[in-house]
Parts: sequence; C-alpha cells; structure tokens
Amino acid sequence: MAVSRGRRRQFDTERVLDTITHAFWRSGYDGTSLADLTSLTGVNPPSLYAAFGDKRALFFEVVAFYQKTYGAFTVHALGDEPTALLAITRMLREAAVVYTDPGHPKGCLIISAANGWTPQSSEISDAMRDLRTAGRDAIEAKIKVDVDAGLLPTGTDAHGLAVFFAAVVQGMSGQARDGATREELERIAETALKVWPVPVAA
Amino acid sequence: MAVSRGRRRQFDTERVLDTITHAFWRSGYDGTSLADLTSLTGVNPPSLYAAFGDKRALFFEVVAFYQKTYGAFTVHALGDEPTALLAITRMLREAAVVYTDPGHPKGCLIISAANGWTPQSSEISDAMRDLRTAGRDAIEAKIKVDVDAGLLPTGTDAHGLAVFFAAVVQGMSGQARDGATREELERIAETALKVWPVPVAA
DNA sequence: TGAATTATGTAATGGGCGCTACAGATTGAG
DNA sequence: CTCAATCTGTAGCGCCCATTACATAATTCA
Repeated sequence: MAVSRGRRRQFDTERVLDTITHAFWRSGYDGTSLADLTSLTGVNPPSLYAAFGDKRALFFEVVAFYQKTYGAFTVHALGDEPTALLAITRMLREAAVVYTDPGHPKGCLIISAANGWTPQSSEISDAMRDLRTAGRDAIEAKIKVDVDAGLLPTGTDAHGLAVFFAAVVQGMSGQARDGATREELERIAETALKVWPVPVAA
Repeated sequence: MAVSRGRRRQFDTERVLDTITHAFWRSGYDGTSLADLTSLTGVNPPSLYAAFGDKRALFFEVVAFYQKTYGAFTVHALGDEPTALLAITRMLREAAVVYTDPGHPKGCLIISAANGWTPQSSEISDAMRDLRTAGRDAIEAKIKVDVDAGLLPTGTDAHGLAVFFAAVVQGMSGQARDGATREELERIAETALKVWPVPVAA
C-alpha cells in the first residue's frame, strides 16, 4: 500500500476544488458544464473523474468543501454562542458580510445552487433542501434551549421564529444575488432582530 | 382585412399559456424543455413558435400572464390599500396563501424561475431581477408617502424597510418551495410585521 | 532495466436541446 | 372550384452536454 505507485496528480486538489466551488456557486449545478470546469481549472475531464467521480459526486464534494469554509459561519454561530439571540445575531451579521464578499460569488451556495429544476439534478436539490431544513431545525433547537432555561418567555413559538429567521437568511441570499450591498444586508439583519421576544440589551 | 384567412388555430391560447406558465413556474426556464411543453400541452413546437415566438419570447409571455393572474396580488395590495402598513400586511398575507396554493407550483415564478445560471438565460434573469427591484422600489415609494404624510416617524428608513420586506417575500417564496405550509408562511408574515416603526393597532 | 500502476490529453460516443424544413390539412377569397 | 394563406405533424438539423476509450506519459517496485 503506502504511497502512490504510478504517475502523480499534476494539480492541487484543494485549489481546483475551490475554483470549482466558485463555478457552481456562481452558475449553479445545471448551469455549470464540464467544459466550463476544464477551461477554468485547466484540468481535463478524465482527471476530474478520477479525482472526484462524476458531476454529481463532484458537486457533493464541493458542498462539503463549502460547508467547511465559506459556509461554516452558521454552524460556528449556533455552536459557539451561549444564547439563541447571540447566535442568531452573529449568524445574520456574518451572513451579510459573507454573502456580499467581493472575493467570491454572492449569496449562499446551498440556498441558490440547486433548486430542483431539471430531473437530473432533483436528487441534488433534495439534498440541498435537506441541508436548509437541518439549518432551520438547528435554529429552532437553539431557541428551545433558551425557552427551557427561562431566558425566553414560556409561550415563545420557537418553530415560528426559526422559520422566520430561515426565511430572512434565504431572503438575504437572494437580495445579495440581486446586487444588494453589505450595508443593505446588515440593515435587513438588524431589522429582523427587532422581532426578538424580549427587549435586546444595548 | 378582418379575420383569419387560412386554417384556424387548433388550441386555446390562454389555456395552453396557463399550462406552460405552470411548467416554467415549477421547473424554471432552463429546466423546462420544448419537449416538456409539447408533451404537457399536446401542441407541437411549430405551433408554439407560430403562436408565441421562440422560447425566450414564450417565457416573457408567461411572465406577463403570471403578472396579470397569480402574481397580481402584490400590485393590487400596493395600489389599493391606503397606507403602507395595510399594503404590506395584505401583500405578505396574500403571498402566504398564493405561494402555498395546492392548485399550482409553490413560491413566486418571478423570484425563482430564472436566476442567471446559464448564459442563454442571462437576459431573462436580468429581466426578472429588474422586476424584483421594481417591486422593492414600489414598496419603498409606498412607505415614503406615509413618511411624508406624517403617518410614520420622520427618521424612518424607507429604503431599509423596503429591502427588508423584499427579502422577507423572497424568503417566503423559498420556504414555500422547500415545503413550508400556509400557516408557517403566515407566521413569517406576522412576525415580520412586528418590525413596523409604529405600534400596529389591533 | 523491466513490469505494473496511475495520471493525462485527445477525441469520440450517445443523448437531449432549441429550432425549423417540408409536406399535408384546413380555411377564406375570387 | 381553384388559389392563396395559415396552421399542423413528422422528422430532422446542428449544437452542446456528461461521460469515456484509448494511447501515452510518469512513477514505483522488483
């Protein structure tokens, strides 16, 4: 076993994966062709297939890469912050920054890159929808913890709030793709936070 | 001149346009093929081209039809209601109903059917983005009227509010396509309305 | 030095796409 | 009844797509 016997890979896998991530992020699953990827990366189809598998598998690798990098802020916000309010506040504020970063495509890849259009991408859009639903459920769970701890009123509708903030994030991604600025997205975030069940401390 | 000289059209144009609208609404511009449309309507490509022009022109006819029918509620809400609060309230509540109506695809066609994926649909997605921007500007104008009339505080950020509600509508459409129910969308609407600058009368 | 193994580049495959040429069908005008 | 005009169905066009067969280059093991 040990290390590589035959010819060595001529390209940097992570670098190529990053470039491909940008392509899928900008143009979506169906809108990105293998020809696009080879012309962007300089890597020919057989090498891409050997390294990542077919287009579907390649896209899932891209999603995993995206979740570890550009999209990691949501998991970090919900995981690191002590309260639901702090977590959601941080999540929305960082979304405003990331979704409008000039260094990469606008918005969120998981929200916009596959939405169930063509039959061949339906499996992929189902997976993306599941990821979005999981994010929404994570928000709901974070709120419920605070309700149970007495930090939020007993009658707080955790599910309703989670759906609301999930919609706000989805809307921020859409607005960013439509050309909204970071400042505009931050305004959306601050406005949305006004609905919080208890007064927000200054 | 007067009426038709040769063979008469064998299909009901409005009925076919409605069916095609549903197809584009469900599967998007790139995800809907001419073969799909012929199999759904029973009308063959040459007849479609004679009646509507090429795929691009057909889609624009679909958008016009959508705006006159399923999507008319936004224009009606902003045009008929006397105040910005009433207009936006009605718009969001009707969006919750329309976006989850089981009689047609979920969400909003103008928000979801063309988002700038493939090069051949970039002109179309540009047009859709312009329609979305026009809607956002209409909300902003409606708010400004109330600010000028003294119904809202002088310092009210009309643009910020408009961007926020545009994002909420966009998010509601996305949530609907992800499977959210009418009740969940209504919850989003009621929650969003809590951010209104002055207390909402019961 | 060979032989086995892995990666690469070229070029092709079958399939679906938007679109249309063409012949036949249907209608009104004369 | 004939002709011109319009619509319809069949069948195909060229193009782009994801995917891969094949020969060749690079590398390790014996």
